[in-house]
Amino acid sequence: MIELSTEQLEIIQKMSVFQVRAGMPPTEARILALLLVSDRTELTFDEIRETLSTSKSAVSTALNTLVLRNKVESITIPGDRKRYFKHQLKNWNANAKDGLEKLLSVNQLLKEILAVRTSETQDFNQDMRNVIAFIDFMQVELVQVFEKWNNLQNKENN
Amino acid sequence: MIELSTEQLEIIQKMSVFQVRAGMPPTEARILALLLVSDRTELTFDEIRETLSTSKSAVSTALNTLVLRNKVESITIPGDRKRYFKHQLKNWNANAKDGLEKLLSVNQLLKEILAVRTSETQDFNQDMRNVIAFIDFMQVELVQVFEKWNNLQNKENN
DNA sequence: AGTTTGGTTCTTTTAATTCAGAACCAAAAG
DNA sequence: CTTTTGGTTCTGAATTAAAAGAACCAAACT
Repeated sequence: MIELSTEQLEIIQKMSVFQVRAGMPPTEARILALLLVSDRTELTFDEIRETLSTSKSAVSTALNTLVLRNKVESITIPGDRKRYFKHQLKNWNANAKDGLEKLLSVNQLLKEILAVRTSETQDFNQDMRNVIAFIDFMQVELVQVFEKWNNLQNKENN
Repeated sequence: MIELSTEQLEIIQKMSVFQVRAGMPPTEARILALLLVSDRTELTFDEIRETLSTSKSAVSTALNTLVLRNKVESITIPGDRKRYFKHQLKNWNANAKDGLEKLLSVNQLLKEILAVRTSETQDFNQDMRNVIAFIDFMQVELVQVFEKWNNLQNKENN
């Protein structure tokens, strides 16, 4: 059982509300938040379950999907049967990229729609072309932004 | 009642599946998709209801939230009691911007968490600082990307 | 071999969304 | 003033999602 200050508890609350609004299931959100605020960064299954006072099954499924999505890594220490779970901060960048790409992938559908549209509605079709061009533009630009960030990081590490 | 080709129906299906996965309620998603594929771009309440064969209440609430979220505009024609509903393509850009900003606003919370964290976990805290720096960076860059797009648009219109 | 530990998986319960149907209502038309 | 139109709002009912609980299982320990 992990001892948490009032501040820490409040942050878990706020953070998970935020993530749940963005579509994440509550237990997953609370686990992620716990792993961010906890003084120890690697917690066992049972520490998580006790601290969030939820069921084994809920923790199990939530942790598994979090690991699958590369949001959490599971660490095993030789000679210790328990697994330790840790927030995968390192992957935040990559996850963000994936998320954005998924958002932008709607463009494929928009292009299909435009291809099927009547040519009677010139203004509307032009607006659609514009949206499509915008998303195409964003796609290209975002790749460059990510590259720029990576370059900055590499420079710093020299 | 709007006549739709098989192709159009299929696209409505695909598009709404996509949006529902992203967290949008089915009726809203199908209305948006219909307004994108339909040969006429401005449909009445009842045309929407009949074409999607759903209930008045479902259409009413869905349309109201879509209008509230600036996804659909409602147009009134003088001398016509009905309202006409149209997809707000023009706002796509702004909606995207809002969406991204909301995503990035998690950074505020991350900063709060970092402020509360123990100083014992140097590596982890450094990783957090890194994520925070990344999001700060994205925020700045995205503003520039949006500006760049706007500039391109203005140039084209001259 | 038997027991404990550290979980997983399956089934049931609970809670939250979403939709339909009916009652309702205001503005316009007759 | 009555009726029709174009919706809105208020119950449920049905579906879906999330969590709990119990049964289960493999690896390690005794």
